[in-house]
Amino acid sequence: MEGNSGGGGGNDVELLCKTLQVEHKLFYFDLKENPRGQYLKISEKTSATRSTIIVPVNGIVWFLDLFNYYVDSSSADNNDVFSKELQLDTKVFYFDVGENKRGRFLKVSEASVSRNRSTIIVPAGSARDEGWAAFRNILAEMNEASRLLILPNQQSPESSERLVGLSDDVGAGFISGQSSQTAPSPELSVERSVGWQDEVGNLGVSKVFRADQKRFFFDLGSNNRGHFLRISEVAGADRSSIILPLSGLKQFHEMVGHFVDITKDRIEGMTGANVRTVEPPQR
DNA sequence: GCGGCTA
Repeated sequence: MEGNSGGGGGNDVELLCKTLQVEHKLFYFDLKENPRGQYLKISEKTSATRSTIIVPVNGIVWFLDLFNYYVDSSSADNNDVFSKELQLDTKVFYFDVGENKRGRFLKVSEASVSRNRSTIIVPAGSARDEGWAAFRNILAEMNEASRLLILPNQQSPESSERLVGLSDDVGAGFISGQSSQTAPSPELSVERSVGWQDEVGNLGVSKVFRADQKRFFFDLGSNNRGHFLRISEVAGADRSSIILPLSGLKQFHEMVGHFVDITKDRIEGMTGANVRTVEPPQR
């Protein structure tokens, strides 16, 4: 009953399909597209059961980050591995690490208002998290494929990319406590193209600073959708930017403040360099 | 030839 009622989609096109075997489980990755856009279907199949989660296209990169986090933190023999939750549109994904006599595993479950919770469980693998790392690698392929195959007219901030709350340490009522109070979720669109010759409605408010080899430009602008802050990273000939609607600026500020705070604690506490990060290690 | 998982 993969509902083909309404706009739900019987005519979904497969853009890229991969399978991954981890121990005796089989994972199917299907990047698909329907009139509503792209999504990634991940199915776990064992001999008797099959369960599936559906990841909106804008969530693939978050899945990638999270799998990197779990691969890195466990290869570093770090025992402080946290549960994470990821909100995308109307769905929430929960990431939890567990362990039993069979070994370590990562449980990813999807909860949405309309459907029952569905869960996949990814074994860490026998040696060196080969299961999680392989899973991560396929996510990277899927992410790249979706980036290359997406049509230009699907990249409007309104439909394609929507933020997205990412929280550490599953806390009581993080999702529900916040959603009742706040206005519509902020949108953060990511602009991957290079160069914007048409400076649409630049308000002339710009600032720049430098960090290592990069320069960061902050430009207020506006277009027919309203005002936004464009933050551009320029390194050599490469530049990329994010477009932040002003409706999300306050939360962006709080988010940055949060990370300033926690990194300040880590550094000034001097109780050992125990900084956790989601970034892959730079070698 | 596993088998984990609250909704």
